[in-house]
Parts: sequence; structure tokens; C-alpha cells
Amino acid sequence: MNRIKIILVDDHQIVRDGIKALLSDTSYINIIGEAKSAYEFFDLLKIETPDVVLLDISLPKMSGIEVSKILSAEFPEIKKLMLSMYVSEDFIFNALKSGIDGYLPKNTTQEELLFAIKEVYEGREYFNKSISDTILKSYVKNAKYGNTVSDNNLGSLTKREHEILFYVVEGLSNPKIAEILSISVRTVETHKTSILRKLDLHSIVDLVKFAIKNNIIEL
Amino acid sequence: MNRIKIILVDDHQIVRDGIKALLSDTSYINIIGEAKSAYEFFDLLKIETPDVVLLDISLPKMSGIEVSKILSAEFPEIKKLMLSMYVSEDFIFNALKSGIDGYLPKNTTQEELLFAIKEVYEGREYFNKSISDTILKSYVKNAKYGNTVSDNNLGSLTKREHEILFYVVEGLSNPKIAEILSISVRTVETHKTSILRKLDLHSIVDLVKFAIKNNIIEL
DNA sequence: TAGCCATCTACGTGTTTCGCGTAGATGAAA
DNA sequence: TTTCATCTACGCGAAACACGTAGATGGCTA
Repeated sequence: MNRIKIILVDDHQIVRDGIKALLSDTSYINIIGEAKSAYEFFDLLKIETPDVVLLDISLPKMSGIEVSKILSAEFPEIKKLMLSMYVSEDFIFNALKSGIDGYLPKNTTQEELLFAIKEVYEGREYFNKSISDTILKSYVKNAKYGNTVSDNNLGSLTKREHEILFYVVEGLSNPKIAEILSISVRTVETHKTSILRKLDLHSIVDLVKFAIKNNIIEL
Repeated sequence: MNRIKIILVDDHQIVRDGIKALLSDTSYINIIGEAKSAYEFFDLLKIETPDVVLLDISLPKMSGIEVSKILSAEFPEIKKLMLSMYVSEDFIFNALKSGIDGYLPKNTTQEELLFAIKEVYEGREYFNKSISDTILKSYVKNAKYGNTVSDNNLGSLTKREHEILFYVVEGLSNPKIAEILSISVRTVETHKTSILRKLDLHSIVDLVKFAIKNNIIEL
């Protein structure tokens, strides 16, 4: 069995150290890199290709869920194991929708973490019991009250539109976004129009609320 | 009267023991569980449903305020009584915003603790005198100096500005707001300018985030 | 009472954004 | 090869924003 190549993405030094300590004496695991932000991670990805990414859900600027979405679209072969302090329904649903392969709370045990890594590495999914309970509970609730699971059309956005969406809800002006992306202001406007249309939203106010609900930005 | 079911959440063994000692010889109180972290507490919540939670404000990882927010959202029927070493304005304001039902300093008496538990159990609020004094003092200070609020500057907004703010973050356009309030669009714009200036914000995106943080709108 | 001040109202001007429509270039898929 | 999605860009009129000014009103107080 080849050693499983892993990249850690978490903004807290202590957490990264903790995970490294948990994994260090396991012969078949090889931590090839770590990043404290989405940007760092994507830079790292240019020179290293991991088998599994351990993703913190709450990262500064771009959330782990956003990272997961992009990975799902661009590098579907990389497995994504999400670590989170939160086990609330919203977080879990959004994480699921972003295409993650597993989800663990941060107070997990070494055994569970190792098991989860092996599971996702071998192409299966792994969800911590409290996570699957939450999912189950939600299904039961929906079945009971006839509610539909909140759905969105984030997946229908293109990579470029995701990028624009992110800058918009960060509060950047159109000219600023145009400058960053080296495109014309008119193009930024066109993308924004497409985003609002695809998400069936009708104002920037709605877009910001949508972004917060879907963990694209943090409050 | 049914016995009031209580869960203690505090990361210090000694504090938990102290509270248990304070409550042990009271017939109508039943401590059904204790947790030393938010995680433990939420795990406990899957098997036990308390009437009242005694929450320490400072917990490792997830603070008591965070716990309170989640409880308010997911289990609004569970009453939340916060215990804190701190009586500073900031803590109190944040605790209030998280939806707690009562707030006590840790050096409270047995009588006061029992009274507070009964009050919140029966659907009322209870704030220790030093807490309400702090709140009162803050209000007086605001009235006196106008805009030196520690937490945010919401208090410095006029009634009209509050009104406009609400409509704006609801996603209404300026002409629509003008129509509703029977004032000119230009006036709406002026108010919006004042709001942004007073709150030290620089875009509608920031304003929406601010409004969500301050419970002006729900997601 | 007179003066001060906060509040609500409104406008001017120039820049930016929005809504709606059109459209060329490119690359991947059928 | 044709088709389709995507990214790019512009025109135009309406709306929104930034920054400034300013009249009317009503409450407080020197």
C-alpha cells in the first residue's frame, strides 16, 4: 500500500500541530503539506497533489466549503475530509452539497480520524455518528412536516462566476474586482447578472444573505 | 410541580461540584447531566432534554455565547441561564444578543441561584443586580454622550434611520422605500448615507452583514 | 425668549452599478 | 464538424452611491 499523501488546511497552528501529532506515528500516512488559508492551499496544489485533503470548515476569507466546491469541480480525484467544530444541520448540508467525502467533528479520536482517512482514500464515504444522526434527524423532520430540503443552484455557477460572487460578497466594488481579475468592469457586471439570474436572486442584499447561508463568507 | 431538569455546562470540575452542592438539597431541582465543553453538552442533548441549562460563558473552543445562540435557534424551549466571572458590558451585551434568559455572576448566593432558576423556568428573565446596573449605566451613558456605545453604534441611529435601515437590508430598492414612507428618493439616499457614516460602514454589503450580526434581520 | 442642536426633509453633480440585450472567441463535447 | 457552455465585452437608460449643501421643525436650555 502506498503511503496516503495528505495536505492539512486549517488556520490554527495548534490544530494543525495536533493533527500532525495524531498522524505522525502512522506508517502509511505522509503529510506532504499544510496551509492556513484557501489561497495558500491552492498555491500548494500547484506543486503537490495529495490523495486526501483535511479541510477545516471555517477558514478566513474563503470557507472550507468553497474550497471543497472548487476541488470537486477541478480535482475530483482528490478526496476531501472535512473537520468542523460545528455539527449543525446547515453546515453539514452545505458540506455535503460541496461534494465532500467525509465529515468529522474536531473532537474526534485518533482511531476515528485514521479510519476516516482510509475510508475516503479507498473511495468510500465516512461520516461521524453525530453527523449521520443529524442528517437522519433532518430527513425525519422533513418527512414529518413535508418540508423540502433547502436547495440552491450554486453548482450551476461557473468557476469564474464563483470567483466574482466571492469578491462581490466581500464588499469589493466592480472596478476593484475588474482590476484584480484584469477584466473590464462591464464583464464583471455581466457575471453578476448571470449569478443573480442563476441563483434566482434579485439584489445584492439577497446575494449577501445567500452567501452567508451557504458559508461562502463568514459574518 | 415537576422537578426542574438541569444540565450544567462548565469546564471546571470545581465549579460544577460547587453548583451541584448548592442545588443538591433542593427537592424540586434535578441535575440530569453535566458537560465540560460545548461538544459534551450537545452530545448530552441527544439523550437528555433539560428545562434549564446553566452555561459558563467561557468554555474551551466554543464559548457559552455560541452555545446559547445555537440553543436559541435549535431548542428555543430550553431556558438558558448564564454564569460568568465577568460583568463587563461587552460580555453582557453579547450574552443578551445570544438570547439568554438570565445572567448571574459566579459569586452568586444559593438563594439567588435558586430564584433565578425558578424565574427562567417559568418563562421570565432574571438578571443579577450588578448586571442590570451595568446595562442601566450603559443606557444612561448613551443618553448622556449620544454615541459612545461600546458594542456598536446602533443606538446612535435615529428612529427614521432605523426604519430605513430595516427596509434596506430587507432588500427593498430606494424608490420602493421612498414610496412606502412617502418621502423622496433623495431623502432615502441621504438617510442611507447617514446610516453608513454613523455605523462606520462603507457598502451595502457591509450593512447587510452588520444587520445580521445585530439581529435586525434573520437569514 | 432667543439660541442651539438634532432630526427629517430635499436637491446638485458626478461616478458607479443595475437590468436588459447583444455578441465575438475559445475550447470541450457530441 | 457542429453544437454548446463559458468567458469576454459593449450600448443604453434607470437606479444607486458619494459628497456636499440646506430649509423646516421641534425640543432643550442659557
